[in-house]
Amino acid sequence: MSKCEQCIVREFNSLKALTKEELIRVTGCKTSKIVKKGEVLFDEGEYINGIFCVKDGVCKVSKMSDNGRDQIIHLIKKGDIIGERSLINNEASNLKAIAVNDMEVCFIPKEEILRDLENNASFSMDILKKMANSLKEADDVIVDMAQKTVKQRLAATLLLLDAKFDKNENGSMNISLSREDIANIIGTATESAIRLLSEFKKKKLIDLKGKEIFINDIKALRELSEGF
Amino acid sequence: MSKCEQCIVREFNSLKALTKEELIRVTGCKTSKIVKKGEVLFDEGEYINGIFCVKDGVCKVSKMSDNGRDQIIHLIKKGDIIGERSLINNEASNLKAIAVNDMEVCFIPKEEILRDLENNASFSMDILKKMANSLKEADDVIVDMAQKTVKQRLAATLLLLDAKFDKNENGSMNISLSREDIANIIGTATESAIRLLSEFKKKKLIDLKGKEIFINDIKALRELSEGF
DNA sequence: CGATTGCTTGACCCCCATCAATCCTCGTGG
DNA sequence: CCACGAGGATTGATGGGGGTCAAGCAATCG
Repeated sequence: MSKCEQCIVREFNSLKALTKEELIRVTGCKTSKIVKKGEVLFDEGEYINGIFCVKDGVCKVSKMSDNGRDQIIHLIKKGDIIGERSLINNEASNLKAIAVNDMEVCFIPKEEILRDLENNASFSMDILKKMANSLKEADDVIVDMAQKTVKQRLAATLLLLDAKFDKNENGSMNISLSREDIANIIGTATESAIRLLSEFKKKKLIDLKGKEIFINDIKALRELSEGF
Repeated sequence: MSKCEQCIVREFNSLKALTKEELIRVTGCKTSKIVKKGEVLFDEGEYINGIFCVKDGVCKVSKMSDNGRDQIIHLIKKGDIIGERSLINNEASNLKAIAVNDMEVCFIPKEEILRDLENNASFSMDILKKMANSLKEADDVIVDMAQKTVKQRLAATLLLLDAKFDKNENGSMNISLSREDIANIIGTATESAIRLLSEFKKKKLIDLKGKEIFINDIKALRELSEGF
């Protein structure tokens, strides 16, 4: 089993605040796991009893709305940690996580993390900072959802994806979301998202080749998302 | 100056986790303040440099969207703490807070809180829990904003206000929001909110007497908010 | 190579944003 | 005490955004 002390991924998240001794203990109690594309990492209502550290791959984190449609709230990628919130307030997860492509994750059981939170102020402070930042981002999303048109939200989402994920060799975004996924991020019907995507393509803001998306005109997209 | 050790309000928020000695120090460095209805407690972009503990009154916390409308994201009331997020990630506030009625608040400077966060694991754990819970609530708001109609959101907001605030003697909700405020909570135009309110009144779900709002039929409102 | 799933486009219609006009309410000054 | 002005509340009219249903097309898979 690979050792946390030597894991590069750790450097990107709060686990970097752990001491060497703590990391060795984590190595001893963690489990690794492969999650195939489309598989459920955890579901709404499930007790996770620990946190996941994503070594590779991407998953979509969503919540079912009363009307029966999934709203995607987060995209989690390599280096991110997920599950810490349910762990902290000791509740079942309010969210569902599904792998967007094949993932490799490590699972660290609750007790170990709670112990570290108690004893390592620097670790808990880092978690605090991460959560404060997530809250700030959530504020932005709420405002966008409440005030922006679907077109603006699509433009903003494309920019966000462009910033968050790497490019393939040909310049397309290295994340394979279905049209439905995209619609579920911006909170609209799949057909609406499709229509707007092809409108953007017609205006040369983006290019579409099957599932691949190329961002051509960041500036225009930014103006669109801000409502010009 | 009143003493934090004897302040009842503290029992409702994370400050209850502080030790007696810490509370005495807080008493020594805190300042009290009266904020009149309509006055700004803090503005977007401002460095707060501490936290506010609300002894009395209510304030609306909002964020300006690109299109120039304020979106109200939180309503903060007696017993709540506000400002901890900007303090934790050491940034200017991304939100604006305006008093909805006359308020009485205590201000505790940053250094004191940071010191307590470092030294009192139970305090920082309590803050963590509060933030984890806020994130969960934010998820719900995002889903509602993205997926629900304006009518559903108004119903949900009325229920939320009903649950969060006390009643007056005559049974109306003890919070005086303008129609514009209500519209800015649910993220719609003022006229739309007004129209829906009078529709609800016609259907006997609520009653309106000037600014006062009476909730008549919780069950019907709940069904409405869930989309029946 | 069917068959299932996802993508795309068209048609239709309702919700809601916007503009405009009026009414109401309340605080201020004459 | 009243007049008046300003801001909020209300109602009407209108047009466009976007949700929904339906049908045709492409692609992926057993």
